[in-house]
Amino acid sequence: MSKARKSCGGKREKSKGSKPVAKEQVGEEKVTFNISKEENFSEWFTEIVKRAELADLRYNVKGFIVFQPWSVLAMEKMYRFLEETLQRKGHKPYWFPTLIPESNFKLEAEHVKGFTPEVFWVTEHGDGEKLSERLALRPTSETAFYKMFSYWIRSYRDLPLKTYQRANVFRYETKATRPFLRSREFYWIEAHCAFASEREAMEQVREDMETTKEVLHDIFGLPFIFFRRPEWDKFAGAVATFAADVLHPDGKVVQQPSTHLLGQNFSKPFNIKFRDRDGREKYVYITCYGPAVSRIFASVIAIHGDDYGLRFPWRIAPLQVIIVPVASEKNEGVIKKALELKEFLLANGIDADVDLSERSVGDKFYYWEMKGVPLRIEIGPRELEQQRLVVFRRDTMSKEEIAEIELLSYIERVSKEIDKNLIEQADKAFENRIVDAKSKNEIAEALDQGKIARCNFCSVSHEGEKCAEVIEKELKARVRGTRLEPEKPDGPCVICGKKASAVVYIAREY
RNA sequence: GGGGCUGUGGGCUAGUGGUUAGGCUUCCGGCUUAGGGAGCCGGCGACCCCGGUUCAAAUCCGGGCAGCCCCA
Repeated sequence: MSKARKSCGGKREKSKGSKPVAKEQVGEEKVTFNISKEENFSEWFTEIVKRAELADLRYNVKGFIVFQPWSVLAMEKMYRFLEETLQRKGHKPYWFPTLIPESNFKLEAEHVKGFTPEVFWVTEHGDGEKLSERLALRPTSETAFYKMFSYWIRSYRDLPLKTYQRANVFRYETKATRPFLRSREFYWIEAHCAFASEREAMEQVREDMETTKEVLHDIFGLPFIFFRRPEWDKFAGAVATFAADVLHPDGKVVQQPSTHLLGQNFSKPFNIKFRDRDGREKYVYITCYGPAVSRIFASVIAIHGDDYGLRFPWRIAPLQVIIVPVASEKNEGVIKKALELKEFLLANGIDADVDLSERSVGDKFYYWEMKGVPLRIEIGPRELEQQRLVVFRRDTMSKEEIAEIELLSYIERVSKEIDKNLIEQADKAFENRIVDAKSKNEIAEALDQGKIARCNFCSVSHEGEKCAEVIEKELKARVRGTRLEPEKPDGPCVICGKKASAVVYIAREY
């Protein structure tokens, strides 16, 4: 804090007189941290997590962190949007056990192979007495859900079965853990669906992608691209994997929700059969979808934050309006008014609070800007007398004065503008971040500029894996996959020079 | 998976073998202040853990735990 204070003290334009200029720009010289988000994203990220009290990283188990109210409140809202959307589309909520017996876990061969290295096992109880069977702390819950699906599904009338749960899952990550982005316990939603045909299952995959757009982009303001992952990078046990990549300011992509066509890969070992209209027994087709809320939150921080701190889209802001009274004790009317305003806003469904702490006014301003509260209301004797309010917008860092009576309509209008603005800024930053590359050098160039390279590639089935390894080794990047509507290559594979059968996207990742 | 760096009050840090472990900040109490990071007075509070070297360890060595950064 002391560093920041030094770096941005003084030189503050004060609005004089009773009528500040509308949309006055303030604070253009100030830097909240001594760390620039653009230049040093990694440190900026770590710093904002601590400074804004998003998570306490001091918990003494590697890869586990304590999520604090400021992130939890936002993530609760994020959960709500995801769950409402899923429920609107026919998913029913479940709560499954955290423990999965090893015998379930082992039923699908590819799945076991993929996840076993990351599983935390529960093997004992009490004072070292062994359990009769090892129990996995769920790393994902296919093998819990599908065990039950085999009981629940008997007839085509039971289909489609659309379920989901919100859950914490555990994965023994061996890569460097990072708060929110990759921790050994994280919070997500997993949706599991069963269908009578592969066509319907594929419909579901498309619906999941649409859900991702509706929630992640339109509400959380995160631009992304869905890729169909190459054969060698599918979810363990999937027929096909589709995953949304979000590009962070440091030029690395992070995999956000993925949706998987599991086909009959699980329904066979788990014996999930139904009697179809034609009287025959058939295996169901399964899909699963997994938006990881705590990781999506990492992207919200990364995409919207700036050098003043966090910025939140209106609908997921932990607090939407902070009221800062400007008053000495003699002006009790101001405090009273501030509290009335808070109640009024709360009654109208707006998350508002009054900062009654004894810190100085300026301190409060900087603090709440760092915390990313979208709107701030300043109220003092002057406003009280004139029945007006000074309102500050975090996204634009601008102030304007409004009549108190128009507060609600103002908020209604401006909250939409804020979201629109944040989404536009995010979309704009994402624009032109995909460039065509005709050679390894051009790919490297694109990657070094923090971009995603698009190029011709021999194959996204297993024959192409060798070329992908070249890219991993030499360019430190990965083949993210192809677009859903496959593009036609217009030249040979950029790596091996053989005939290309796909157009792929290549990016650095965390 | 590899490498580097780092663990000192809640936070940031000074301290290269013997110091009463120092400073800033936060916090607590009090007074004055109040429109963009307020001031004064007083107070509480720390050497990550285990082992070793030594007359003596926050300091040196080994191991563990944890964190950050970079690379694969």
